[in-house]
Amino acid sequence: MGRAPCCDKANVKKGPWSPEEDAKLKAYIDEYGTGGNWIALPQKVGLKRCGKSCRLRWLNYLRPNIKHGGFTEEEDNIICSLYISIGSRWSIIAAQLPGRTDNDIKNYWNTRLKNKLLGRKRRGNAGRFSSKDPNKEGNNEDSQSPSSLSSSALERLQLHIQLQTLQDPFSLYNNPVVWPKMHAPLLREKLEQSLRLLDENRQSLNSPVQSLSGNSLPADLTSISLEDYTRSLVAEPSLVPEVRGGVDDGFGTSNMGAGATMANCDENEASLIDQRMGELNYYDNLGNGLKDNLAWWPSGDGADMKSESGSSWDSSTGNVFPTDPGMFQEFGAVGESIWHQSLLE
DNA sequence: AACCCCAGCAACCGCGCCTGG
DNA sequence: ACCAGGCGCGGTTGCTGGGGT
Repeated sequence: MGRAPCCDKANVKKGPWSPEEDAKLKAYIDEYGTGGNWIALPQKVGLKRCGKSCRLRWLNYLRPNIKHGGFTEEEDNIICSLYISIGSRWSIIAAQLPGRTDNDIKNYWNTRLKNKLLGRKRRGNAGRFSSKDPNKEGNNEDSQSPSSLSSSALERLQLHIQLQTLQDPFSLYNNPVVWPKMHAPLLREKLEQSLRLLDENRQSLNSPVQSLSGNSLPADLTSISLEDYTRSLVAEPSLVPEVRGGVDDGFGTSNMGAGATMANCDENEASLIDQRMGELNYYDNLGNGLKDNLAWWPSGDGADMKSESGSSWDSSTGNVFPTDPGMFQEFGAVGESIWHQSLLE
């Protein structure tokens, strides 16, 4: 059974809005408000438009104090941080940027910011690529993405690792999830080294854990962290995976060096990472162990994440920080680890 | 000058959630 | 508890202008 249409599709105008339509809608809402019913609004205004279309036009264009274009560096940073933290929840991101609409931010992200951050070359800088050649950039983007990850999930993963690498070139090297096949003793050594650094940093900084946007996290959210996760690995060396077949050079079979970024990976490396997703079940098990201790952890039965809060509001700073590990569940174990790490940053 | 290609953007579409009856 | 209508959101589409060939 199909869904009932919200309006009579045959009798509504579609496409770009004329200045007259804009003026009518604006004048009406300025005087009477929306009346809490967008569906009935077009009739009252005298527009042959769908109520949803009116709502969109008002929210994205006619509403007072709307800013268009000219995103600042600071806004870029906020968008980037929030996208990595909470994903494509544009309305939440827009709420952090007064005067910006979710649609505007979404478009800005998709057309400019994403390419800028992922280091994709724009036309003109490095020559053009003909669409006739399927091997050139822009035509095989999908083929580079591991099939088991959604493009947005992979994108967030890439961005997170890229930003993390910028902040600390060795953080990737120390990430056991990125080095799943590292020889067990070496991995153990690395984990212990991470903990030592963590302790040293904590002593020298003697400051609360910071979120991506630099705000202190609530204590209960810092109680479960990558640190606990790492300590559990060190305490239980048997949990560290055995190297399965092949020549182990201490760095698995990956040819990705320390400090490399996902953005620098070629498609072979991307597919390698894809293959390794399936080899990380033991991390999943660890993750589940942690989940048992977390009342706030969303159920893993595929419940709709959209209904989860996904973030919490800090009324003192007006910022949103990530509280929802489930938002990274689409990454599997890798995503969960990333979420834990984001709490430490 | 003409054509082609692509980035940027506005608008549409459909799904899920919320709320009132 | 259930249903229907409205709302809000995120993904997608399609148009347009500009730059390169």
